[in-house]
Amino acid sequence: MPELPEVEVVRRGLDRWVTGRVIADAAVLHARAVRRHEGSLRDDLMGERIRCVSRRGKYLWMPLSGSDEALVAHLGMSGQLLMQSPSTPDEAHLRARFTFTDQGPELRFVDQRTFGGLMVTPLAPDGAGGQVPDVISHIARDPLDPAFDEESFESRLRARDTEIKRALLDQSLVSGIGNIYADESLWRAGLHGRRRTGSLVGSSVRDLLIHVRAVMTEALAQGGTSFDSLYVNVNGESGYFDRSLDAYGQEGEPCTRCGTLIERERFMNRSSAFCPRCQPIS
DNA sequence: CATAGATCCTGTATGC
DNA sequence: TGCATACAGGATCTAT
Repeated sequence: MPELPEVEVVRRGLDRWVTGRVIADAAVLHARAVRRHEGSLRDDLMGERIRCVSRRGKYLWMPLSGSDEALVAHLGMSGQLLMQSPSTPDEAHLRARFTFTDQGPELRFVDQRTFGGLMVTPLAPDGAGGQVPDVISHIARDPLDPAFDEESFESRLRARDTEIKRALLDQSLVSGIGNIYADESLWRAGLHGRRRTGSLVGSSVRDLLIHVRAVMTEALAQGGTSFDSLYVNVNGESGYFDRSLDAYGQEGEPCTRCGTLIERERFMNRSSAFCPRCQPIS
């Protein structure tokens, strides 16, 4: 389940292996792998040089040299971007293949559950001197983005009438947070996911944001160690899972802070794990 | 307009 | 053993 730290690890690996290379061909092997794209992905990519690899939240994109367009990728639940030798047998869930004019390692998009997708889309100004694909202009900046506006986040969050976890998962408010890091951040902040946004004072929101950044930064540090090989992807994992998760997936385990057993409840068609003592509802 | 819920998908785990 | 069901959840679409 790639969230911001995992996607950033993929971005770094991709940047190292595909930046500057020219796409020779692009083959789409599964219709669902291409989303919201007009025309032929192959026609839009052949002969294009990849300028760099960028990221906002969980989205990756590769600006193309010959136009103001970019190849956009989202890994969804199970997506992987792999660098492989052309002679490596196809993966069972290979959805797209990109070869390069230098005949070096090819880029493969593998996705078991097909929640991920690719597209080529125009770039638009991002309001801070950079560019962002127009299809993700509604995605908010993520907490590790230097241009992230803390004051705006705080006021917009408090203006909402909903539950705090729902707000954390809303990518148009703040991006990059998924179920895992939402649960971990809320546990650290001592906030229940069902706590109403309107009831939070400013200092609570700022404290929560500190925990969001900390948990993501720690995960990134864990995951950043394994991408010096050809195998770019991290399989949606950052190594953080091996280390310490205090809430996510810990149902029935004692809270590492107070010893109370972690509970789980259904929420938004998924699970929320929390400590009933450290994270009171009110 | 803002918010809540349904939906897409398939490998793995569990229950009877 | 075999079949059915639950579960994982990011983004988008639909409903209220």
